[in-house]
Amino acid sequence: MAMMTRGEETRARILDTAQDAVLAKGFEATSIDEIVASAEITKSGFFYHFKDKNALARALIERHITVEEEIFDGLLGRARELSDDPLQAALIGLKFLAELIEDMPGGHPGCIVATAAYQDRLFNADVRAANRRAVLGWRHRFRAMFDEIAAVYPPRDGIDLDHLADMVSGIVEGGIVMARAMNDPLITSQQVMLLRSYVKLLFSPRPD
Amino acid sequence: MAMMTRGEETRARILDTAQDAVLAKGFEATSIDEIVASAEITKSGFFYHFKDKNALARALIERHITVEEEIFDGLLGRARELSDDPLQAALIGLKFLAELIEDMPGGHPGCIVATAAYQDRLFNADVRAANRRAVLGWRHRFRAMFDEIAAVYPPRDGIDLDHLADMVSGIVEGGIVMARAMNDPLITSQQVMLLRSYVKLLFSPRPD
DNA sequence: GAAGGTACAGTACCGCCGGTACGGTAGTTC
DNA sequence: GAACTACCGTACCGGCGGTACTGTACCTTC
Repeated sequence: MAMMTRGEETRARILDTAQDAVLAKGFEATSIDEIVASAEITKSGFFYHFKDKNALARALIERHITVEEEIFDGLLGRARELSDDPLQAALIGLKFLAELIEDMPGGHPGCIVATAAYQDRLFNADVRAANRRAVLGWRHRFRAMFDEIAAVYPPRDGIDLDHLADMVSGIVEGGIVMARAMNDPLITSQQVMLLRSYVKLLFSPRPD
Repeated sequence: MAMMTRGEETRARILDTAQDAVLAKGFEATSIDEIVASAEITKSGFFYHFKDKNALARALIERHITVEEEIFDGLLGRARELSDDPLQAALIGLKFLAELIEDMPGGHPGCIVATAAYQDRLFNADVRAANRRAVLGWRHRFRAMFDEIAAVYPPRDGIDLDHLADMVSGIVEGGIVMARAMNDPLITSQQVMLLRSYVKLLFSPRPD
């Protein structure tokens, strides 16, 4: 990280400025000329690092995946330190997630994956594949979490745990859409807390 | 409906062809030239009916709202005929909703509202206002449904019923994002069924 | 039956955007 | 000093959203 070549630094600067613009305005609305101006390079320089806008999208998604994984690792790791019980750890983790989203200034900045999902006809197979890998990563992560819980507390309803794992991502994505549509940044964290309530009811051995 | 002037017919034809294209490829990827060719008019004709692409987006969203309201009215109306109990009626209605989504060829075609939400910097205040009205309509509809249930069965957890009402829309929107990202059209209906499971657990007086 | 509005067709044009092509060059490496 | 990396500069292309203006078939109203 500390030792970057000049090329790597320029590439990182392009990604940084591009990410800010994309999260603020969407991928389509962010022009290459604009990125070029913000990153203080020329158009030639941009196309030297990325062969087209698809390549930029793919790089943004893949960087997003790694950053997000680190955040989730930290979140769930801290939650597990706070309780030996897998259900309690999950409930703490979901609360942390809701707080994380709520504390983001101006609400969750929006998810690049979803942005790509809604414009996937514009993107090529590479971008779509990167997108699928991101969602699959979430599924496996939360599937493992729910497996641990289900080993101790059998779920109250005949639930497919893969579907339940997808629900975490789905609630966040849907919450972002709702928050944007309603211009109310709190909606996303509220939805995560409802998911937490569901997980609690689903796995709790006895109500209250 | 049967008696339309020539202008109304042309306008409806533009909206029909535009909606097909937008749901298939997204709003940005659908060019006016393309709509004009499909609707067999000229560019002048298009701009006679819509002053710009924003006006088209707004008209699409507003038409989408009315069509969707009719569908939901039919769905929930039929569900209520099948059971006097508000909780059972809601569970039947959610099952109907999941089936409706599952039966859509190629999965849910995607929600225009979400498309607009993810590109809202491109749209003007009119479009965003129409978008908010759509989501508010859903909230009020499902809020009324949950109010009826809560009057009979107090919810097991301290839940804000507005948030729960938003969860219906949020689950559907998030499910669409996930279905698109994973290229698995069944995800959306699976997520709706999980929401049904939550509603069941949340309001059921005794487990099982 | 002339006047005026409605509902377009036709043509020409503009600026922005993604992308291509290609030549030049400062700095680094061997 | 040759070769490679990492760009800069300029010119250009086609597609897109949108504007501007003229023309005109059809219908209604007086």
